[in-house]
Amino acid sequence: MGNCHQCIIREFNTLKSLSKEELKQVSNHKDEMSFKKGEVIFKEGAMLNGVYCIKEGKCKLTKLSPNGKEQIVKFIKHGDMLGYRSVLSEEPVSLSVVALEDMSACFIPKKDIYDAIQNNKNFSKDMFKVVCHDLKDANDTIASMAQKTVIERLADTLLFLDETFGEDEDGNIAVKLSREEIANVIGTATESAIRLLSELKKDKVISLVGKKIKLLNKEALKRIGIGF
Amino acid sequence: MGNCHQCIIREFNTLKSLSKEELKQVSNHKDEMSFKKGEVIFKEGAMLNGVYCIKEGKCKLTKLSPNGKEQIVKFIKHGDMLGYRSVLSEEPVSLSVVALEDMSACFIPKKDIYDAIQNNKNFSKDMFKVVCHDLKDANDTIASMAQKTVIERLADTLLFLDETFGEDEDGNIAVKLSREEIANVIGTATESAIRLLSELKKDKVISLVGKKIKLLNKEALKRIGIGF
DNA sequence: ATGGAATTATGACAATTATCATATTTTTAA
DNA sequence: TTAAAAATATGATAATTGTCATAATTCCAT
Repeated sequence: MGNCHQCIIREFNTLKSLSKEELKQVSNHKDEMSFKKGEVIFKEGAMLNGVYCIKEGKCKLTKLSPNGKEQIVKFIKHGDMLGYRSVLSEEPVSLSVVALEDMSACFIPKKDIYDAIQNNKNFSKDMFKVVCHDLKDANDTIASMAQKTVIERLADTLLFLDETFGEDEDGNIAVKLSREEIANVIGTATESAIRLLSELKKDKVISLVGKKIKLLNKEALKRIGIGF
Repeated sequence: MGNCHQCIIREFNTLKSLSKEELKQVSNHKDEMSFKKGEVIFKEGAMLNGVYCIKEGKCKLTKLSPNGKEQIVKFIKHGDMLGYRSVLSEEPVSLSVVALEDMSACFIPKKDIYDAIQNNKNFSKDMFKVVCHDLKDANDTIASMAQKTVIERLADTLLFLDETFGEDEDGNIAVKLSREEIANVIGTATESAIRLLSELKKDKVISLVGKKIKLLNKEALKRIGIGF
């Protein structure tokens, strides 16, 4: 079984503020697991007994609306933690999580998290920062949903995905999403997302080859995102 | 100067988990202040040196979009704390706050908050719960903004306002908002909000007298909110 | 490799929502 | 009290976005 202290993602992670001793505890208790692309990691309403520390792979956090449509609220990638809101608030999870690619993760029992929060001032501070940062992001998203048009949100989303996941060797955004998933991020109909992506392609702002999207003119996307 | 231990709003507040000793500290350091209706309590980008504990009055938390429109992200009322996201994350505030009525509040220096988080396990837990709850609410709002129509969001918002602020002796929602402010909650044009409110009035689902809104048929509003 | 399923693409049209214009009512300040 | 300003109301119209239909393409399991 792997050792947290040597874990490749350790320095990107909230766990970085844990002491050697604390990491040893976590190492002993953690459970390594993997998920296949498309697999449901957990569902809205489930109770969690710990958090997932993502070593590899990406996943989407979604909320199902009463009418059956899914809204993608957030993406999680290697180095991120998953499930901490539920664990910290001792409530059921409010979002479902689905793997976008094959994933590997460590499951850390909540007791280790609670202990670390109590005993390690810096870890506690970092956890507050993580949740607060999520909250700020969520507030920004609300304003964007409320006030921007679909093409503006699409432009913002493309820039966000490029920034968040980086680019592959050919310069394509390094995450593969269906048009439907893109639509579910920006909150629009799948056909609308497809149509607007086609227009951006026609205007040579992006290139589209299957699910591969390359940003050809980021400045133009930024302008579109703020409404010009 | 007032005493936190006797404060009328204490039992509704996150501060309820503080010990007598801790409350004494807070009492000694806190600063009582009041704000007039319409007054700006703080602005997006400001640094805060503490949190506000609201004793009386209501305020709106807004985000200004690049195109100059304001989005109301949250309401705060007596018993709530204000500014904790900024203080906990040690970042500038990301929302502006404006008093909706005359307000009174206590300003608590951030050092007292940090001390209490470090020394009082229950207070720390409660603070995590407060932020996590805000995050859950914000995620729900994102999904609602993305997937519901304007009339659905209006119905939801009316029920939310009624639930959150209660009703006056005549059964009106106990907060006075302009049509523009209601539009800025649901994320639509002022004229659209006015028009849809008028229709709800015509259908006898609500009554409108100036800024006084009374919910005549909450069941109907609930149905509208879920799309029927 | 290939047939069937899923996804992507696009047109036509409908519904929703925003914008502009203008009238009416309410609020505010001198 | 009253005139001016602000807020509310409503119609006409335009712009945006969603829905349905259908075609083309891509993906995937056998």
